Amino acid sequence: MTDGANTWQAVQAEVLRRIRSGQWAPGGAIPHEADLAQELGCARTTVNRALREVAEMGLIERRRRAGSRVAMRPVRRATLDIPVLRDEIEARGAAYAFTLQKREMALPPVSVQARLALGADRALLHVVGLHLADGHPYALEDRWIDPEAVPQVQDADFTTLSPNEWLVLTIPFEGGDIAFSAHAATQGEAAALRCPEGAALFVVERVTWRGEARLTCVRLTFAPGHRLVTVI
Amino acid sequence: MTDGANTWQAVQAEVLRRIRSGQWAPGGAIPHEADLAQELGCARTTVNRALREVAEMGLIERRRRAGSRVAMRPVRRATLDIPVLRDEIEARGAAYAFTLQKREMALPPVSVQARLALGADRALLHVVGLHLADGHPYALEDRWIDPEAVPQVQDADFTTLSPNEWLVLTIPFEGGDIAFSAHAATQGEAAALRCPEGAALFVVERVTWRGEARLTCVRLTFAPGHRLVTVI
DNA sequence: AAGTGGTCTAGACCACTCC
DNA sequence: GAGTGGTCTAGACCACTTA
Repeated sequence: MTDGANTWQAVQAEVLRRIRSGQWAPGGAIPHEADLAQELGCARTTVNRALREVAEMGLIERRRRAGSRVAMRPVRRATLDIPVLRDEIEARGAAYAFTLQKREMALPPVSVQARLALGADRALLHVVGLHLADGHPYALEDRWIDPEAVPQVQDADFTTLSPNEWLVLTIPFEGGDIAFSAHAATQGEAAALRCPEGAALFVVERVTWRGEARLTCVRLTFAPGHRLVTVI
Repeated sequence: MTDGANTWQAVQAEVLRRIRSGQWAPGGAIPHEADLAQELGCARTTVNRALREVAEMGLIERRRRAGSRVAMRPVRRATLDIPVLRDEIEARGAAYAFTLQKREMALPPVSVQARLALGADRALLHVVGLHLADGHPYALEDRWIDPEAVPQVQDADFTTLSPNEWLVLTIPFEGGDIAFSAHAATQGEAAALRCPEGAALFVVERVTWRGEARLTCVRLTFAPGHRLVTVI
């Protein structure tokens, strides 16, 4: 039994079935790759391919010499797609626009200094602008860019191309971290997003770095009602 | 040149370097696997392994017969770990506790009916409880469970083990979707979380299904200041 | 119809860990 | 030191898609 087609998907499905059914209990060891390969009638490479993804899902833990075990505390792992705001808005069938509100060199506040790990005396480029969907405020972008780390930014004109979009095109695919939170609208945010002061707003904060260098940090404050959705 | 060690990581690093440097421009085609393998001095399998992950990152698009191209609009893809609340709280070094506030069969509101795709006349199990960290309110859990889809729930006693935790142990690793948003505290939420009415709260809503059957939906409302963080 | 990526195999060696 | 997962190889066939 159990020898479904010898594809790695079939092996993976069988592995998931055994975990779900409790046949392989949380915290328990599972057979070695070689044994599984023989049992399921496929090459060890195929078993390896199947188990690798299960491990990436967080369902099993693998260690050399020690073998693989079902995770004691399985973690749900969701993948979030974070598109450029223009794409996100146009995907909803709305017309996109961006209005620049500020573009100046300035000393960042302490919170930004900390997030970028910079000294207190470094002036950064501060850009603030509003993303609009069909003319309605969609998100407020408040960004700090280190011109030493991103020298091209001196020539960037953000009046039509938002920094959000410009950066994706200019410095693609660097590392970073993201934080999601809720935040009561300040007076300025309320004015920009045309919502009551104190309204509950969804906030995305991101720091982008290349190697050790922090390039930019941004705070996106979305208009009320925004939802970030994904499928597990 | 370029022939770093013939590991898939080296191949992938080289591929990423070429994308970043613009040598392979967005929207442009990249060499075929076989050509790359020859150029970099490794087996095609190794190139395939490297490119597969780059495709999963969303940086390139691969199609049979058509070859691979650098994505025109690279999407940032973040993976979020969504632990059980007990683990999340204990990982912060705080003492975890759960208090059950409600457990009753009831007709769900329209919004829940819609999310679970159920008729208006189906009574569901409604469970409300508070997760505490060192005695302070951490998150309010408001959950609806379909007893027909999860019959074991009839025997579950949620006074000490939260439904959050019970469900992970009982029906592990099913599919679902998640939504994140911000929400102004209602009177009841404010009382439970000990915050001002109208405070900006971070909300996670989740629907869990198995195959076609919707099992449960939950709304987790976090105390003010909560942040969900991840690394890209 | 043909070319590309997707996958499987059998064998091999290596890196890491635990005993 | 020995056993496990991690990876590479060379070759092969298949599935899909586009020309």
